[in-house]
Amino acid sequence: MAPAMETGRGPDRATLKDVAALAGVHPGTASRAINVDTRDLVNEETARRVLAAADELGYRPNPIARGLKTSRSYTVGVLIPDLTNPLFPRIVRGIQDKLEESGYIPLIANTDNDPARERADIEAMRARQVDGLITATAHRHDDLAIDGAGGELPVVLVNRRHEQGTRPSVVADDRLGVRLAIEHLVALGHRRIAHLAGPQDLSTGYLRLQGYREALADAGIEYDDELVLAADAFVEEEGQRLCNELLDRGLEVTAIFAGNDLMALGCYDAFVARGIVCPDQISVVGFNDMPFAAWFDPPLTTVHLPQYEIGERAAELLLERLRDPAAEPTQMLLEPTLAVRGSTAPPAG
Amino acid sequence: MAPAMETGRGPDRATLKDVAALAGVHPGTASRAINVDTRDLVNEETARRVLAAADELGYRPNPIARGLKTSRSYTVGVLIPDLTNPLFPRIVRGIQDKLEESGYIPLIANTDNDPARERADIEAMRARQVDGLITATAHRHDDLAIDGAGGELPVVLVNRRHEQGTRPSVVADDRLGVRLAIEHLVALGHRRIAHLAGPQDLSTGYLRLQGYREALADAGIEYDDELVLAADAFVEEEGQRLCNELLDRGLEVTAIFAGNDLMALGCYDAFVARGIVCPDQISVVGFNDMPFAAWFDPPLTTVHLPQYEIGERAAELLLERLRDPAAEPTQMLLEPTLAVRGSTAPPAG
DNA sequence: TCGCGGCGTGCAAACGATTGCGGTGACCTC
DNA sequence: GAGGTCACCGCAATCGTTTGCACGCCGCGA
Repeated sequence: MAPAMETGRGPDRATLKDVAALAGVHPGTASRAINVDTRDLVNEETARRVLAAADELGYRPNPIARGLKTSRSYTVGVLIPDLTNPLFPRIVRGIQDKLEESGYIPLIANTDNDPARERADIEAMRARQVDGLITATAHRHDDLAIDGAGGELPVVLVNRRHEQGTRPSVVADDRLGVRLAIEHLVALGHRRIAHLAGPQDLSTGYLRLQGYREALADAGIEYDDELVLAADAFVEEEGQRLCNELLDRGLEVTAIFAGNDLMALGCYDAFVARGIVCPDQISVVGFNDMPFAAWFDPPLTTVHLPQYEIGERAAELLLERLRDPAAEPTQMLLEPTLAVRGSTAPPAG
Repeated sequence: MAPAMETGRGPDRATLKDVAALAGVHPGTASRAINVDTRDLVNEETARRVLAAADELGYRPNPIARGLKTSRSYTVGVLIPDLTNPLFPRIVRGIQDKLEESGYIPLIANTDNDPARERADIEAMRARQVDGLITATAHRHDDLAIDGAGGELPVVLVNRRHEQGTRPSVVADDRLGVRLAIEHLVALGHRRIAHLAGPQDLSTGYLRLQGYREALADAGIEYDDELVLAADAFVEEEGQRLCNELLDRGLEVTAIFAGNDLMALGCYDAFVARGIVCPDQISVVGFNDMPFAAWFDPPLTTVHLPQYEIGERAAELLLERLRDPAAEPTQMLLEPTLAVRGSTAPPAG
C-alpha cells in the first residue's frame, strides 16, 4: 500500500516547526523571535539564529493558522457599488497599495447598490473573518447592512460621511467642489446655470445639490427650481434623459453642472442629437474627473477628486482602527480641485 | 481581577462543538452531517437533528479553521497588471460575478508588470491558501512566477495563451481582431498603414504585430519595416512618442493601427500638437474598445473585445479545474468585433 | 448460539501558529 | 553560601474543523 493521500500541496512549505528545528529551539520560541513585537522576549542571539533559519528555509508564516489562533485574517473587505464605474478603480488601487504595506489584502465585492447583494457580500466577508470593512456604498440612509451586519467589525466609510459621526470616513469635500465649479462658471459670465443632480438618496447626489444652492446664493444668483432635475442613477443615460428634459423646457440656460462625469457625458449625447455645440452654445461641468476626461469631445471641465489618495487614506484609517479599536473616529475631508478644460466657455452672445 | 482577555470578537459565533452539543452528538459527527459530501456517512435522522441545531444557533462554519485542515479556502487569486488600466475592470467584474455563483471570492492583486511584485503577490496568495489563480499578466516568456511559484496550483491564463498549451486560457483572437482593423482600413482605401506596436515581450503586443503582417500580406500590401515601431509599454505616452517619431520620418502614412486604445490616444495628442486633423488627414484604429472610447475626440474606431465574457470564461475554466484537476486544459478563443467610429475615414486626396 | 459484516459514531490526532505559565540557569546581594 | 531576581526559553493548551481508525451494536446466516 502506498503512503497515499499527500494532503499538502506543493513543495511542502516550511513550517514554524521546521524553522525551530533548524535553529535548535522550540517552536514557541521561534514564533516569538519571528513576530516583531514579541521579539524582545527572546535573546538577541537566539532571535538572529531563528531569523536566519527562517530565511534559509524561505519560511512564510501561514496567515490561516495564525488567524485561527488570533482570529485575525489580515484581510479586509472592500465594498464598492461597481468596479466598472470609472470612479472606483483608482480608489481601490489606493486601498490595495496601502493595505499591502501592512501585510493586509483586500477582498473586493461589487454591490451594484443592491442591499440584498450587499448583505450577502458582507456575510461572505464575515465568514472569511475579515478584520475590517471599507465601504463605498453611498446610501444616505444606511439603516441597512453596514453598521448592522458590520456588527463588531471596524468599518470605514468612503465617499460618504456617517451622519452620526460615529464611524471614521474619508470623503472629498463635495460642497467645496461644487463651489469651485459654480464659481468658475460665474466667473465666465454664466448666470443661468442648471444642475442635473444625482440620486438624492445617495449622499453624493444630495450634498452636491446642497452645494449648488449654497454656491449660487453666495454668487448672488437666485435659485430656480426649474433648473434642477434629479437622476435615478449616476449614469450616462440619466444624464441624457435629464438634459433633454431640461432643454425641452425651453428655458434660457447657458451652463449645466452635472452630478458627475457620466451624466455630463449624457449631456454631450443630448447635444449631439440636437446639434448643439458645446461649449460655444452651452457649457458643461462634470464631477469626479474620471480617467480620460481630457480626451472627450470636448475635453471635460470637471471637479477633480484625489481618488487614489482617498483610497489610501481610507486604508490608513482602517489600519489605525485595527491597531486601536477604541480610537476616535476620524472624519477626513479631502480637497478637490477644478480641472478646467474645453467644455466651458463664456456664454454665447 | 476581572476575567480579562475576551479574545473572540462579537457575539460569540456558534462553533461546531456548540452545534454538536445541542444535537447531542460528537463534533466529528456534526461535521460529517453538515458537510454535504460526507452527509451520507451519518444516519439520516441524526443529520436532521444536527442541521436543525446548526440552524437554530445560526451556525456558520469557520472557513479559516476549515482551511487550516483542508488547505482549501474557497478563495482564488486574481493577478492583473493594473486595475486602473481600463481594460481590466470589466474582466475582473466578469470573474467576480462568476466565482460568486459558486461561493468563491477573488483576491485581487496588481502586479504592475513587475516580476518582483508578482512573486510577492503570488506568495501572499499562496499563504492565504487560494485554491487557484487567474492571471492576466501578459509576459510572453513566463519563466517567472506563474507556473513556477504557482506550483501545484491550478492556474488559468487570461489575455495570453500558454505557449506549451499545458495551461487553460482564455484570450481574444488577436489575429482576427487585427485583421478586422486592417481590412477596414484597406476597404476605406488605405495602403500606407503604420503600426505602433505594443511591447514585444507581452504576448498581446507580439501577436498583434504578427497579425498586422499577415493581414497586410493577405491584402496584398507589402510590409514596410519603416512603418512599424514598438512601444515599451501600452500607455498614452508611448503612443505619443512613437507617433511623433513616425511622423518625423516624413513618410507617407494615411493610417495608424495602434497597439491598443491608450496608444491611440497618444496619437491623438501628437496630432493635436502638430495640428493634424484626424480622421481627415490620418486615420487611427485602436484595440480593446475601452470604456468611453465612443466619446473621445474623435470617437475611436477600435477592435472590441468581450471583456466581461473573457472574465466569466476564465472563472468558469478555473472552477472546472478545481472540480477536476486532471481535466484537459481548454484553450478558449473569443471573437472580437470591430467598432467603427469616427477616427477612420478614406485617405485624404 | 456464535460469528461476522456493516452501519453509525465517538475518539483523538492532526493543521500551523500563538501564548500563559512555569522552570532553569546565571548573576547579584546580603 | 543561601536566597532572590531576572532573562530566556520550553511546555502544552488552544483556535475550529476534518478525518482515519476503532468500537459497539444490530441483524442475519450457519
